Amino acid sequence: MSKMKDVAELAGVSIKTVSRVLNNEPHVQERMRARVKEAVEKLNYVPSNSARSLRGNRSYTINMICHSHRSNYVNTIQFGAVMACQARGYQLTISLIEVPEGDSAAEAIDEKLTTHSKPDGVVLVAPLASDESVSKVLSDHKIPVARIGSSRIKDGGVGVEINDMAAAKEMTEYLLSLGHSRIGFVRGKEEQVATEERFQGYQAALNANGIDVDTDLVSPGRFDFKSGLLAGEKFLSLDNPPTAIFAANDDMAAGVLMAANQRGISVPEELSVAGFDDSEIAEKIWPALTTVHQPLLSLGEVAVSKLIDILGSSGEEAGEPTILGHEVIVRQSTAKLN
Amino acid sequence: MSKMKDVAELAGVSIKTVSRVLNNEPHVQERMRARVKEAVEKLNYVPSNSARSLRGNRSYTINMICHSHRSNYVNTIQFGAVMACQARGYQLTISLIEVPEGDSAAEAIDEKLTTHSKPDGVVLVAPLASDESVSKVLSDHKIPVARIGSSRIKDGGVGVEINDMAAAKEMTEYLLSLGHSRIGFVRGKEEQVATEERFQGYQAALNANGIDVDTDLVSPGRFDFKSGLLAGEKFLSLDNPPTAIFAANDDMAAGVLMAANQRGISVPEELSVAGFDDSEIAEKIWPALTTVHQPLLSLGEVAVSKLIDILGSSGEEAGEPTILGHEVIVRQSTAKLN
DNA sequence: GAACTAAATGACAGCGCTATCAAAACAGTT
DNA sequence: AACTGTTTTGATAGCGCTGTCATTTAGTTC
Repeated sequence: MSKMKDVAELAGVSIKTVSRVLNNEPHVQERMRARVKEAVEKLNYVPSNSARSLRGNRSYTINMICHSHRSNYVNTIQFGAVMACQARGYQLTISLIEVPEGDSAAEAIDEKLTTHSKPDGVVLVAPLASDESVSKVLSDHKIPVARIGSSRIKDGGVGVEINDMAAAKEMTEYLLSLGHSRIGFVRGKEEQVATEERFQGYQAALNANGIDVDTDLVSPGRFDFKSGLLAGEKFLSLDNPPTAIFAANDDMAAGVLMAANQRGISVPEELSVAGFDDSEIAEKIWPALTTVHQPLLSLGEVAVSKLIDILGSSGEEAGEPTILGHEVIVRQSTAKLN
Repeated sequence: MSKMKDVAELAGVSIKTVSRVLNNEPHVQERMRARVKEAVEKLNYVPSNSARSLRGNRSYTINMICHSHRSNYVNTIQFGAVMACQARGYQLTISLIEVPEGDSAAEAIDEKLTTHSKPDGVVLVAPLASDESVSKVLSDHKIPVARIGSSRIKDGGVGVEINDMAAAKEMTEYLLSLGHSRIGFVRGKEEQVATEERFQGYQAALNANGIDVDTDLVSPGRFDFKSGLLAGEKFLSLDNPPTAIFAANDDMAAGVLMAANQRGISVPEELSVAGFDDSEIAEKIWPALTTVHQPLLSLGEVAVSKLIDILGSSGEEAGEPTILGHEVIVRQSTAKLN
């Protein structure tokens, strides 16, 4: 394994010049720069991360913190994050934190950070992204943060999200356009900002069409299959059940679908069902789910890219979150009202 | 951030003694050991990974290499791997390698390893675990390997797997016990050892019951939803279709289910369907899938644990792979033959 | 108690890199 | 040519830790 000294000798320059070239520092003649690069190439030289971080105080590591109960959602984002890291010479490490329902994850994260091997930046996904105490801990440690998903927190990190409200509005409008007017809505976890955003979109679409939200047609949920099943059962046992149900994510929509199946209600003939996320299962269930596609891969990629960018410029200029596009994907679980 | 020197001063010993205590080296009096530990505690000291790896030639990092097209399967394993890493003070990094269908991943991995920041060990999952050229590259780099899933490769790494054949045999026996005798089987990717193992189990169960394998009832597959759908369509359009279909994994079973749904064939009344893996979707589709549960979490945990163990002992004693238990999970997609 | 062995402890170099600062090279002015 | 100012380059000191080897201390024997 060649080291910097070898490169320096081959290029006939000092070790520091090599360092300068490698770190794109100024004050190096183009001729030198080229010569060094050639030597690097020839020796197949790659700088040692450990030495770099020991001296330079950077670890070239991005840490993605996940709740221990992982979901499909997070996996795909992670995938994008890994790709972006690799492309920029960073490593992605995964941390799992286990927190009792309702507790804040801040303490667990604080503990994890009390290590010499601090990551250069942290990626926070949806539920964690909007946890204020987590953000506090991170900024106490002076670790730049990237937040994925609507967070409403403005404290100097970067953010990437989709417009949950607009997306939910579009989906609701689509259901309305099919002739449905009694549309049930299954909410997600109340501590997640997305829940309210999506509900707002649902409400806005109804209101724009002169329909008031019927509280009987709004059910709580927890973003998981089970709560979707429960909500579906509740809706379908109503005297005047909805003709369409819009769940705030796909797992719950799958639950609604199962509730309908168990009662012998055929989807989409007798009931239209829509989800949100376009997660893996959306295409693998019958009928395939009409849902809102989130660019999860891009969310992960963009978050990491933006994060690494602000790492360089040291400045913690907040900037507005990047809004990525969404798309209503129509599949077989929705149909015109008979 | 306190460093070793601080601990040494507080404990009134030399820096080297602290190092010895931290690394569980011999030749330290118990009294000293306790004093050092107390100081470590008091200062909340954590050794610097970068310094350690720079000097010691270890990175305290385990790398899990995944194919770029990730699956549910891998995610859960990863989850277990992260937990085990955290428990032992290691970091888990994820690498994604993109290889054209059919190509070996060896070259891509080799390139990735030509870095100073080598991981101390590598975790290889199913398809990669049985790729001989990958193993070759890794052993050239002298990096210990943990393989998850039947690999048939014996070259000094550790392994964890389930008994695929026994599991498939049990599932087939279960279907036979329901009265089915025409049981279709959907194979997985041919380059994965599990495909053949599971088929062998299927065959063994049939043979034990005096039934020969009907080649019309064995379909190729690629472990994905689409190929399951195709296989299902093929089976169901047969003049004398099977009364039960056993797919080599859940995604394909979901595809079979969809094929049945599209033809208006009700499951499990007219057709029993079984999968393998007990992946996330198994419970989220209707009817919920009868499948073989793999202890994915444990597979990840045990693999990392065993890997870290052999790291210490430097010796690369191969040892037999650990076989973890499986379980046939009966849900709603299978029923007695009418 | 001297002479030895064995165990416990410490001093110090150096892993590969980057930051600091000093030296050298060059350009422009008088 | 001597001076100044600017840019480019290099010598050198650690970052925090572990390995080597020297040193101290305790334990044993005659």
